[in-house]
Amino acid sequence: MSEPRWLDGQEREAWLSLAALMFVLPAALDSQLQRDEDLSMADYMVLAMLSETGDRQMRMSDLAALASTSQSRLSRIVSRLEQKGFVSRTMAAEDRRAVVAHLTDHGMAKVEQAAPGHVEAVRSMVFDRLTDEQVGQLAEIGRALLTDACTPHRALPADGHPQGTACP
Amino acid sequence: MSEPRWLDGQEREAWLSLAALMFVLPAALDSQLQRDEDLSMADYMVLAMLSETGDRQMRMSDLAALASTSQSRLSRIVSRLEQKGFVSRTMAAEDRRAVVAHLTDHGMAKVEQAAPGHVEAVRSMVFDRLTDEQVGQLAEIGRALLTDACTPHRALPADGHPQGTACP
DNA sequence: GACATACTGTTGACACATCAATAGTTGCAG
DNA sequence: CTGCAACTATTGATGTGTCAACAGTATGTC
Repeated sequence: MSEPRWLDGQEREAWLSLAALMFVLPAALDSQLQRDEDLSMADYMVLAMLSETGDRQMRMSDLAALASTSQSRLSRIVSRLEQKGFVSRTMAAEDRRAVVAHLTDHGMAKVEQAAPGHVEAVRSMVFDRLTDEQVGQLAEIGRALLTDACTPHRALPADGHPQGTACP
Repeated sequence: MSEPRWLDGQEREAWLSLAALMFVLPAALDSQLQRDEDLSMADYMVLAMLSETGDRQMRMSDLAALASTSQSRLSRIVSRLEQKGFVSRTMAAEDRRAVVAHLTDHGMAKVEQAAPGHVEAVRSMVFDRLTDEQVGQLAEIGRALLTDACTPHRALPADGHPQGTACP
């Protein structure tokens, strides 16, 4: 293996910041939701995604992709949400492999109750600290990093995606 | 509670991207390190931080802050790393409460072995997708979000930091 | 139409993180 | 110098995520 291309000074600083963010932000948001609403960030994402569909329901696999989680993780999340009465599961009519998760009224009420505190947390931790211009830059950077994010980091021949990632 | 300030269109898009990133990036990096080196991202961060000090050693509390983890999490991480022979723990001479983690030669060799693959992964997932200008913007945004990141999201009276977060 | 292949969702076993409680230590206030 | 508050690190209990294996279903090919 040849000598890798190391990170230069600016890349290094950007990376240290991004890495720290990936540790701190989820922890802080999880903490707020857990404390105030007894939900994890992932739970909230799933409920929020469901609440924004027209008919409050979605196939598990689509939901997993939208919430950027593995199918296995989503399955456990939905199980918990189902136990709490926020979501119900039914089999899909057109494809008997598929399962459709449906947001109950109770679940809808829960999202609406949780949303203000969560949004306020996001605001105080992120957007209150950025200029409008930076918000635009961040959106653009996010788009760049997420488009085709599932290209393997190195071309490993005949090595498909390790089942379960959010990569279709 | 008054009606919260919701996110506008651009904030919303930026947030959805950032949230997706916070799910996907750590998972992908963890996956690479786990597969190739049997290390978690947090393990690697701790080893890397230690390797960059002058004397390869640091107090647990300082290490926790630098790696952006809770003390409790760090304690378990260092336990695992110690079991594998990458790190050793000794009591601090000047403060008998404190513990100093020390990177062993074996641990140093491990970081040096793991670094190229990890850096390559970071490169392919992040920096290869950004322009130089965007890298600068990202560094700036990271700085803005991390400075004083421990200010509570809302002023809760007499409600100290819930022990264990990376907030001094 | 029968077989091979790919897809969907779930689960058992395991690894890991978090929370709260703890023991030991320091340092300051009176 | 004594007692109280704050700090440091660890740990038991619990909840959650990950990986690999699995059963059931769809799709395409001959």
